[in-house]
Amino acid sequence: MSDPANPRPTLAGVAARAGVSASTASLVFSGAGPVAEATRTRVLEAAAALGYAGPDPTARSLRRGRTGVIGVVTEDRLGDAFRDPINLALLDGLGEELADEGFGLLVLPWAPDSGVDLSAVPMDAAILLGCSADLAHSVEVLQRRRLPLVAIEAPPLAGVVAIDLDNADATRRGAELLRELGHRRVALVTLPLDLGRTRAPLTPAREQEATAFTAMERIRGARAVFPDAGGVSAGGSTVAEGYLAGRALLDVPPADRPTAIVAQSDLLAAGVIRAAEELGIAVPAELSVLGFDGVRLDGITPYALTTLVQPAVEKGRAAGRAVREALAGRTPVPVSFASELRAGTTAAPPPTF
Amino acid sequence: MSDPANPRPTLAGVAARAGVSASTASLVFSGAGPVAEATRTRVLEAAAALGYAGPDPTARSLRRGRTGVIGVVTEDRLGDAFRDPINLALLDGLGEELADEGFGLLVLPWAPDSGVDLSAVPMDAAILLGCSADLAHSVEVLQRRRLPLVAIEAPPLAGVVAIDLDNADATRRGAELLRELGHRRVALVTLPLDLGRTRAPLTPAREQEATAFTAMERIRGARAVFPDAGGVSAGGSTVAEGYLAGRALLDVPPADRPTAIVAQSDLLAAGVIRAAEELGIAVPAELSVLGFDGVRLDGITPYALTTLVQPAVEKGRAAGRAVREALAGRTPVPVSFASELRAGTTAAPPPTF
DNA sequence: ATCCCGGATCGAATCGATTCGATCGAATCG
DNA sequence: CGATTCGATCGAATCGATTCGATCCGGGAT
Repeated sequence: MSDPANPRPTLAGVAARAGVSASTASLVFSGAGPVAEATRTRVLEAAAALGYAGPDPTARSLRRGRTGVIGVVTEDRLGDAFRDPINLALLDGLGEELADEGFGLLVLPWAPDSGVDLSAVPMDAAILLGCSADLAHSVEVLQRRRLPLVAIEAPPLAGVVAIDLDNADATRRGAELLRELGHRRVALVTLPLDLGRTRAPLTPAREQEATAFTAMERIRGARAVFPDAGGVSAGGSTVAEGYLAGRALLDVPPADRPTAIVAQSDLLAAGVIRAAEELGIAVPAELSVLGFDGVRLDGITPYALTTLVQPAVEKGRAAGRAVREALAGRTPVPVSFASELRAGTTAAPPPTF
Repeated sequence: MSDPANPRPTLAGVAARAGVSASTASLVFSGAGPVAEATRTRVLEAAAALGYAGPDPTARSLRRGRTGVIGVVTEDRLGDAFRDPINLALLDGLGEELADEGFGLLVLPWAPDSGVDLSAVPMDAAILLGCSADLAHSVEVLQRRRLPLVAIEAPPLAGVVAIDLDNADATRRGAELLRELGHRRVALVTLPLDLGRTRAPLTPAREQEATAFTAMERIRGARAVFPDAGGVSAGGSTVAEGYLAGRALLDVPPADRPTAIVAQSDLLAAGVIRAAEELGIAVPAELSVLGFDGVRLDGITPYALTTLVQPAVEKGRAAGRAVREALAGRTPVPVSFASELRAGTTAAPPPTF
């Protein structure tokens, strides 16, 4: 890589060879300021001759105080973060507003003990994606660095621009639909409650200690309608986890079985449905299933899921825009998005006894 | 953001306040070199008092010549790149070797006219992911920057470490299975042939101009067994695209219909199967379908796909390792992976007339 | 002929750290 | 007791650009 005989050319070298000062050469590459056509050509020729690839991004970043990199902090493993289509939609939105504008997106799978040290990552701003309360410490570090911070569905944090979703209210409306249909025994399948991602029945103690904001908000919404609803927490937002949760809730004597399940993501809902099918429980005749997200399940389940459709791409765009606003020195306004209940074919009145 | 009355603290400021030189303060944060316990404490206290978040990553990068960022260049839109589970598996592998080691992954959705200027992105190395020949120019830019380059399944490029897959040979083995089963009329559903992602029948002209390496290699492998095989190119690796391709190939008079379809990804295969189901064509009795990748389809299709399983996570790990080798000053060895034919339930002898 | 203006260029300061070699005092060794 | 060594600290150079203010020069206005 590093060849002593042939060091990497620098702006200074190019300038020397072109017979101009470094400042003038800089102007040629940055485009700022007037440069005579002849000079410009001479500099570019010198650059070509030396194999100069343009100003060093790192040096430029230091001087300009901008790296062009936006961090996206998630609490999942790298691949898992994008395994749920809802996050892909969000990424699409971010891409439109940031990647297309020349910003690079730096994915930072954060964990309490992971190798990533958020204080040492070169970036201009950070987007916190589905982050739990555990991240609070890291938020402080980032704030000390004076980085603009945008959080997507996080507990309110001072100085962090919030991009929110009506998680509680939307779930409440979904639950109300179920109640109006006549359901009384409803169970929840929640997203992971904390970084441990424990797959286990909900208990007051576990809910007390939960750190995942979105999961708790959605639980809150469901309880507004069904105060006593129990359920289980899944180990992630996947069909497989939904299936496991479904088995746990449905493989019981029919009298104990819920007549409806409120799942906190469409993938979980799809897994629940699969569990029901396997146990010979008809959906929606014997079991209603409510999802969340409104992603295209694209054949993962033959049903049209009754679900709460959230504007995920919009959410991503809003986050991207907020970042750009902040970088432009303006104060971004927090945005709240609303989900819409989409009546599918997986909710119906409970079976009559 | 920038508060004139309260400028962001620097190492120099901390050092001054602690009554030591900047060099000593630097040692405290970098851990290199011996520092007396009392001094260390004093510096850390000063840092805390000033709200210093640690050495500025940009300045550190300039001085050290390392940013800790690895670019991952794809030719897809941000979200699309990760919509195919095969890439997620790859990401998992990359994550293990890079993210877990403290490197950040910078996703760069490259397109000829996109905002991303690869010459201006701060990074230590780049991984080229499923890149077509169109990227050649950008590769030059990156090489001028003397960045270590690792390409996953790309045409051989001088100075670029290749992580390869037996695309042609694997497809050939899959095709041979079909021939042994008795198939003679076989059609292909390929990945996009170029950046245009045109959805259209394969023609010699289009294949001539194709720039997508993997797609062409797999076509080559199929043609080794079925020299006259025609087919269509899809607009992406998705179930929806596979469905469209399937309709195009299958919605014809039975006599013209292929008895087997070689799809270049599992998602495409799943789409083909869906099209077949919809047209009342039984799989595998009336139509055999071969996939590629061996990803968990998790209920996207009820069949166990007959497919070529590629070690995707391993591929990612190898690429990550290659990057680390290169950054350590060693010369990474190119790696070639082999796919394995997995007999599923979607390939059978052709219908007898 | 004088004055002024603006385009082109340059010098020097700066961004915020890291690191090499030098210095200095105290402890160890023969 | 002098020489040596080691640990702790510091000064200065460096990484590679950007940018502000100053300078120089030719041409149009007066």
